[in-house]
Amino acid sequence: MDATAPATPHASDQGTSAQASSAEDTCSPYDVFARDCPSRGTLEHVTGRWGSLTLSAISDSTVRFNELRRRVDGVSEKMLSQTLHALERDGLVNRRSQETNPPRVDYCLTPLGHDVARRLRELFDLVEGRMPEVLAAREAYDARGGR
Amino acid sequence: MDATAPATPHASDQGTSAQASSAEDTCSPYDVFARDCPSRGTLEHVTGRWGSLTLSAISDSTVRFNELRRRVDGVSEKMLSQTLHALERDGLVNRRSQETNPPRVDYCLTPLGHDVARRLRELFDLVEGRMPEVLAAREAYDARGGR
DNA sequence: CAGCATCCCACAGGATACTG
DNA sequence: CAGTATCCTGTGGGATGCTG
Repeated sequence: MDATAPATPHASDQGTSAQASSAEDTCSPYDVFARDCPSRGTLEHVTGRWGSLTLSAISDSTVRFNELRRRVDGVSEKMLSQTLHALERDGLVNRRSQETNPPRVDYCLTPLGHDVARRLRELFDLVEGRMPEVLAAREAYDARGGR
Repeated sequence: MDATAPATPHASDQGTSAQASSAEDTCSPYDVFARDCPSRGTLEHVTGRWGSLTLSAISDSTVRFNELRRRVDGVSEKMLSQTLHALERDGLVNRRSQETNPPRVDYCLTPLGHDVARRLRELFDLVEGRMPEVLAAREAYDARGGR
């Protein structure tokens, strides 16, 4: 019942793999472009609507549940909880609860989570910094009636 | 009707901004952590389920619609079309159609799109390369009954 | 405070069919 | 080939209420 190393990364062992992008220099057998590769699921946790913001919000701090809710503006209790569970299961987030009263639970990133969060923040910075370009493009697009 | 520079990036001008993460060194007034900042929408296009894969699949090539569909394994015609429109509107993708018969339409990245795609591929490579860690974490998590 | 359970609905998104 | 249009379902995700 143990399988520290999975037999096959994804069922479609060939023919599905898209292009060279990440397969050429990465020797990893995992490919996010393949529909049924497990990496796709993890990628969706990481890039998901709340996953990316949550990871980046934790960053290198140790933070409690409600503080996190405040940081990630707009997230509901339910979704934050759900998101944290998925990230914890994937080994990106550590959860440490102290059975006190009132209860105190702290979240922080694992080393892997930290690496992921760093990439995410680079992406955020890029998007934020270049929003003027994006908005200009939108107006141009709309101005000519979406063509 | 023109507004090359938007008046205010987001309505909630203060109090909402999460932590320092991207606000401290970025002078950009845009903040993905703010619920109603336009950058949040663009981020979702970029990190969305199909958006991220599509951008990365185009990469530095010029590619046609159906070829793209094949690269992004699992995307439906409808979603790819929809995704491409959103990315084009945000100024990340260029669409050039030649009115021939049969019709030929080519998609490629804008300079901005290329920059974004590069960050995305770094993220993909990281996730793919460390899937063994992720899977091990999952098993450990499941083994102890999700605690 | 930190959450799980429940209800419920809007919308993401798949399948199918049709057009230039 | 490169789409748009329509239909229909699953589920993402908000609101509310309860527990330790």
